[in-house]
Amino acid sequence: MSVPIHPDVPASSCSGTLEPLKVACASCNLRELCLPVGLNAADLQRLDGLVEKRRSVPRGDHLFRNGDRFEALYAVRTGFFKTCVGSEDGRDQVTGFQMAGELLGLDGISSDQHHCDAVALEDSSVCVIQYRDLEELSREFTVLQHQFHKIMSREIVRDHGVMLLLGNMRAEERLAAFLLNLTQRLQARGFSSSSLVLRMTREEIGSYLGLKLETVSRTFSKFQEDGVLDVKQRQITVLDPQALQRLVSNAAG
Amino acid sequence: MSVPIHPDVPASSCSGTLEPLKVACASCNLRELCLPVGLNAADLQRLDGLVEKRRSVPRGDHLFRNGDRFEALYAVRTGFFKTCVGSEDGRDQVTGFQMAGELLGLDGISSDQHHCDAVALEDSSVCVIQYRDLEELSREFTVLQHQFHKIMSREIVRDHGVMLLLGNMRAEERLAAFLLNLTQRLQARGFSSSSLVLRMTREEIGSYLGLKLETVSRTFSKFQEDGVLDVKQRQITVLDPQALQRLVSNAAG
DNA sequence: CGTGCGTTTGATTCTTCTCAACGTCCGTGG
DNA sequence: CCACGGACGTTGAGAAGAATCAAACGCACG
Repeated sequence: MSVPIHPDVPASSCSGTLEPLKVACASCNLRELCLPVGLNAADLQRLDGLVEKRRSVPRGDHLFRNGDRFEALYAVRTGFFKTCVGSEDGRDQVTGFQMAGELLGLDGISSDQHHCDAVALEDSSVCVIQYRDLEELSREFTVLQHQFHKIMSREIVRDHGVMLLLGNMRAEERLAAFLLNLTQRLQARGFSSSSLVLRMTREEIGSYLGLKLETVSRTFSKFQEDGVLDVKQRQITVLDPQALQRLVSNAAG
Repeated sequence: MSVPIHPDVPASSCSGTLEPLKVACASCNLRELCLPVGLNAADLQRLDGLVEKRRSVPRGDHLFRNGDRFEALYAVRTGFFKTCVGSEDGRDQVTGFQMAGELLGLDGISSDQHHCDAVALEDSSVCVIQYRDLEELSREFTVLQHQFHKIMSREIVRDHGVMLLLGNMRAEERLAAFLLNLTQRLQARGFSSSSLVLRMTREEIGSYLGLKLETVSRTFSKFQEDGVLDVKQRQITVLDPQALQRLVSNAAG
């Protein structure tokens, strides 16, 4: 998404679809952001049994689709995804953007099939975690059980935040909140908090924020006029983060 | 919410705040809607140890507040709740309405404190489930573990549906979707699917749907003019459920 | 019987959507 | 190497939807 400060994240090492290669969680530099948060070295070794393989997903490909049988969760290792749910008439709503260390597929547990599409927005790779295995291991492994529950709960809290955004905020406030959220997550991954390259189109941003693509474009232009952002297509530089923060804090005020 | 067809649900039997009384899940007629879904009689006995007490919550009272330490989940036994998250400036967003058999408090797991307010919209009672106990029991009790994961996942899927509603639908479509969802849930609990009494104000409906209360009121009036609903204050009769269904299916079309 | 909250309805304003045209970037093939 | 095409992005003008402001009504409760 920007200039990596943690250069040891493999940028793109795979080209096939399935890799039986084991990748040790203990040596993965995403361990502080991913499922293993809070696990010590001994715990991490036990966790490694969970991740049986990696899968690489080229840009534009689906990791899974609405209706697919649910079997596994996916931890993003490299790359960037969107998830979207479709309405009966064909239009859809982007429900989230996922980056390294974030978990995909939690929606599938509810009825053994996925309820959204997950699409790679750039060439990506994920760790495949068989859900049965996770259930089994978390039964005898308290820390993992709790961590998994936390991740699901965090997703619920995040969704509630999006509802607040969609229900109460105006276009400028929504885009400001979106950009602040992105930069914070990038920063947690060692990237610059002021410079980012958007991996999604204006339409995808609009779908996520409940806006039309023209409104997203106009709002970017306004932020540029106001000196809050520098916008060169998808290359965004945040010039005045506090202005964005003010917009979010004063939302619906 | 309407005429009960399952009259053995205790209507309102408690007045104190805490009741050490045990209520057997096995004999609770909500067991098909609540945490015990899919458990057999033997399983149910083991589950009973979980629910240590009931708590009654008078109309208007908080079950928990944003920031409260998280310790327990709550299964609605009787009554009706809303949950809402607050923005930094004081305005808030209703994130859901919960009725008998539904679980409250899942948001708290993520960081050991609640991230929303839960308020009773009528005199209510809940079963208190200590989260530590649930964690422990679900470790040795596969069916419960899976059922709990399903409930969390279902909440995530529900939230995504609300995002779709807030992001893509117009006022009429939102209210139609809201009413259909309510009547379906009431029907599952043995109430009439065409007649209901709203427990929440126009403002609370509006907050949930991302609309102002005047817009909610106007939309109710329009549905009445169109012969889709009969609206007498909070007493709603659905005259043409298919018209509501059409609005939802054609959403954003 | 009055008071107050919740609701309805109307007039107006504001934001965002819609429709349309044009511009830019980038990969492809001549 | 350049021309072309297509996807993506920007900008403008007008329309539609919902918000806002304001007033009056009804019902429940004390």
